[in-house]
Amino acid sequence: IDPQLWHACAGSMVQIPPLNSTVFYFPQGHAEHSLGSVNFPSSSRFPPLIFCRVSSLKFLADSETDEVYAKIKLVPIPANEIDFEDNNLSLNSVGSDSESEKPASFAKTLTQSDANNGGGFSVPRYCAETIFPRLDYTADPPVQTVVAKDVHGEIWKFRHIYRGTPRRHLLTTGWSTFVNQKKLVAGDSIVFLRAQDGDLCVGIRRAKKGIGGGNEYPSSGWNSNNG
Amino acid sequence: IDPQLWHACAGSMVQIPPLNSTVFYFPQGHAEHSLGSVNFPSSSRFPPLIFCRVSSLKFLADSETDEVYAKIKLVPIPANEIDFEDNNLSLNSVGSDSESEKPASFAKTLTQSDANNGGGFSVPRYCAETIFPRLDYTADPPVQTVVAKDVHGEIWKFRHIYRGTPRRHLLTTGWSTFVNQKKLVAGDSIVFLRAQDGDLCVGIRRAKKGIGGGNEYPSSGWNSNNG
DNA sequence: TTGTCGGCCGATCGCCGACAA
DNA sequence: TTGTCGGCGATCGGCCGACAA
Repeated sequence: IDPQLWHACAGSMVQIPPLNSTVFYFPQGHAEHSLGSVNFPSSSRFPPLIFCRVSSLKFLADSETDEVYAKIKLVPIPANEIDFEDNNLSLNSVGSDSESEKPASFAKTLTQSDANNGGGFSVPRYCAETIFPRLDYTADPPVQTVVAKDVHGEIWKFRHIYRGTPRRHLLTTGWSTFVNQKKLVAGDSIVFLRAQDGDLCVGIRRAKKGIGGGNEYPSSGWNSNNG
Repeated sequence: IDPQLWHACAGSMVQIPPLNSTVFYFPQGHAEHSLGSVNFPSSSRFPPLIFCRVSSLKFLADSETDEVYAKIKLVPIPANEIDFEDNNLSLNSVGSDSESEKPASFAKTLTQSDANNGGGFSVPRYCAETIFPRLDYTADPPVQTVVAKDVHGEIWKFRHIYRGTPRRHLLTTGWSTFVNQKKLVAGDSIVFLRAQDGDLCVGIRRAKKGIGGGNEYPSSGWNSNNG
């Protein structure tokens, strides 16, 4: 998928080392992130970190959930070939790769009202004014159809209206279909991005589902007396 | 899955040879039924039929479409071991296997009205009276909840009512959910079966989708003048 | 006996401004 | 500026008997 949309969906916390750069690979850390249990051979010594070169890089998105992920192929570097002065060391190059020209994008976490069936989507003013196509404010009310491509290139249409007192931007018709098809719930995020060719793109970022992953809706009883 | 429900779904045209019986295996015929093209080695001679023994038999159903199919394991029999007087030869044994005690079952092809959203299911009288649980006709109107297990063991509930003038049997509440979940369309068939333990089962049989597979809704233009 | 239709009623969808955080 | 709510109008789902094939 488009690397810019990929990065917008992944968020700025996610840094991917450039192609051919040198990185540290931590087998133990990798194993702890995997879902299954990984058994290292206890008989042989296992290095805590391995110097590698990034030999291939693929930006992908899950065909069902739209969640983005990357396939990074690492090739070990023999110890005697390691050059600690190498400018390609990823620690040095992170944040300075050639893709740093970021297109305009905006992410919003869905509120209950956004995710409710039968509701629309409250568009933050900044998003409507800088990401969406320009709205004709002379109309009453100002309305347009916003067209956006998702990570699979699929087209989604939304009715964008500026109404209410006080005035605010809303997505109405088309929004609930999107929410249902993508199975979005309150807490998930939506990403709008204006690509360099002017096309509008839309991506999603699922809320963390693991234990302690969400504190938006704290359960009652935390303040109970039974310490 | 239950062999009786399997046979009811497959239909009476489908005969499965009994375990350990002797059968003819036609490689060429098998290849012609496969979706992909199968290349036989032209260099070596290939026998038109092979004597085999049925060494294993599995009655299965597709987890998504509910369509039934069988896995039949065949072991070739050396020519000198073939006994043409063998009573296990499948040609002789077909239709006389031990499972010939057929439980009460009924199949109906769905009409447009049956498959329509917002409609119910017209239950043929024979099905309602011989397959469904006995209805209390003293009530006005006579109503009951019919519970049926599908090929996966999943439970489905239908409201069975006897009403209208003239009186007829109908499935109402629960029916459209079933149609939508199973993605049934007019032309598909539904199978009701009363198992020996008294449980009611429900299976489906998809309409043939291939070319010329359906002549229920003939396209216009067949009688046109242009030769 | 049963397939299709129109009627009809209730539930849901979804657009709206009011209001307040 | 924007999250939530109640209102309410349009649409849809789905149950019904009439009617006819």
